[in-house]
Amino acid sequence: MRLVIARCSVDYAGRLSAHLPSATRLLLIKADGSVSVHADDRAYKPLNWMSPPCSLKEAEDNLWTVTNKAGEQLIITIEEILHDSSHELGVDPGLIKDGVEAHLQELLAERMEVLGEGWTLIRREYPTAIGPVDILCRNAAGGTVAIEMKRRAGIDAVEQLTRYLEFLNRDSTLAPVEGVIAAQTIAPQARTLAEDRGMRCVILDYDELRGIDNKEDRLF
Amino acid sequence: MRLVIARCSVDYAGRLSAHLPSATRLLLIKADGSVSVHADDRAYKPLNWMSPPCSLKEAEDNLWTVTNKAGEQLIITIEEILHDSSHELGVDPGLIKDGVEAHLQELLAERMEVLGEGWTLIRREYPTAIGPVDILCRNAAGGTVAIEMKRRAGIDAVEQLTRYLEFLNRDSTLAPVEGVIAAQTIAPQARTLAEDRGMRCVILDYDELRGIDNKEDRLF
DNA sequence: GTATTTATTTCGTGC
DNA sequence: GCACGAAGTAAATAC
Repeated sequence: MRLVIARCSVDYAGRLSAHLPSATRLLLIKADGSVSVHADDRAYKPLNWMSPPCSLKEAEDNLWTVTNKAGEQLIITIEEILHDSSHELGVDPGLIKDGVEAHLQELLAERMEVLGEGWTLIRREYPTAIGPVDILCRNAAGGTVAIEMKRRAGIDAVEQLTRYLEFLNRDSTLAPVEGVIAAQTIAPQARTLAEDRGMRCVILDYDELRGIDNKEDRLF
Repeated sequence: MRLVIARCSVDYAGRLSAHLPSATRLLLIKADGSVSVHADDRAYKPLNWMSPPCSLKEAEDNLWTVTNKAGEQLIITIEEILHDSSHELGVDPGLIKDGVEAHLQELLAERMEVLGEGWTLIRREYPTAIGPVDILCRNAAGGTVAIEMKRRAGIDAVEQLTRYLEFLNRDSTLAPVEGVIAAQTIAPQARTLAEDRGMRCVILDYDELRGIDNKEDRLF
C-alpha cells in the first residue's frame, strides 16, 4: 500500500465525466492496483477512484494515468508531493459479520414452526418471473404462503410481496397464495398497508430464532 | 488527516456485529472525525468505518474507541504501530460531474422525436399529488404519455411509473395516459413487469442523444 | 430538520 | 459470466 499526500487535480472519463480542481488530497494506491483519491472528510467514499483490475502509469512529468479494461481513465496531475510512503500489509483475513438478512432467512427456514404448528418449507428463494420469493411454504391447512423477509420492513417490502403474490396466484397449482411479512422491525405505515392487503405481519426475534433449539449453531 | 499503519484487530457493534482478526491495516482518521479501516485491496470500500459525526477516544493501552450519536461503536485494538503521520489538507473544492440522470432528461426533452415522429413535449417534471413525473408528452395520435427516466431502470422504476399513471388517469383531461420507461439499461425483470403492465420500454443512447443535432451542447 | 432518490454505488449469491 | 437484490448501503437533493 502506497500513501501519497499531494496537491493535484483529477479527471475521470468513464461511465461519466468528472473533474476535481487542484487541492491537497490523499492518493491511496493498493496492492491490487486500485487507486482512490480521498479528501479530509467522509469516512466511506473517496472523491474519485478506479476499482481493480486496473493499471497505473506514472509519466515523468507527474502525470498519473489509471486505466481499466473498459477503457475508463483516471488522470491525476500532480503539482506537489508532500508525503510518499509504502507499506507491506499482506492479505487481510477479512470481515466476519453477524446479523444480516441472509442469516435471518436461514434461521426461519429451519424453524418454520415459529409461524404456526404444522407449517412446512417448500423452498427458499422460490423463483418467479420477476425474481425469487424469499421463502415459499405451506401452512397447517396445506395452503401456500409466500414470505418476504427483511431486517427492517418498509413499504417497499409490502410492494415487493404484493408483486410476488400477483404472479404466484396466476399459477393454478399454487393459488391461492397468502402473504407474510417477517422482519425484526416493521414500520407502522408498512404494517397498515400490509394488513390492508390481507398480509400477516410477524416480528422476528433474532436471539430467539437462533437460540431456542439451535444451541449448536451459536457462535459462543 | 492522520494516517496510521498498524497491526490491529477491530470490532464493530452497531447495526450489526462484525469482527476483524488481527492484521496490518491502514487506519484513516479524517478532519471531520470519521475513521475508516482499509486493507490492501478494494479502492472504494473500507473494511470497517464510522461516519461523522463521531468521536475517537484513545486509551493509553492502545485501545481506540470510536462512538457515534446512535451509540454504535468501533473498537480498535492496536498491537503495533508501523507508521503514524498527520497532514493538513484544507477544504476540498469538490467534484464536478457530467452525464447523470438529470442530463439525460434534458436531452430527451429536447429531442422527443426519438420516441416517434410527431411526439411533442407537454412539460418536464409534471407535478402530481405523489411527486413529479419526469416527462409528460403527446404521441402522434394526440394521446398523453408519461415517461419515467432512469440511467438504469429496475423494478422500482416500473412501480414508480405505475403510481404516476394511476394518479394521472384520474384526471379526465389527460386520461387515458400511457407509460414509457426510458433508460440506458433496463433490467430484464423490470422489462417483463413493465410490458406485463402495458408499458413501452425504450433504450436511450447517451452519445446519440446529445450528438445528433445538438453539437453546440458538446463539451469538446 | 426529515424523507426521498441517486450512485462511476459495491458486494455477494444464485443460475 | 450475468442478473438480481442487499448494504452498517452512503451521499445528495427535495421538502
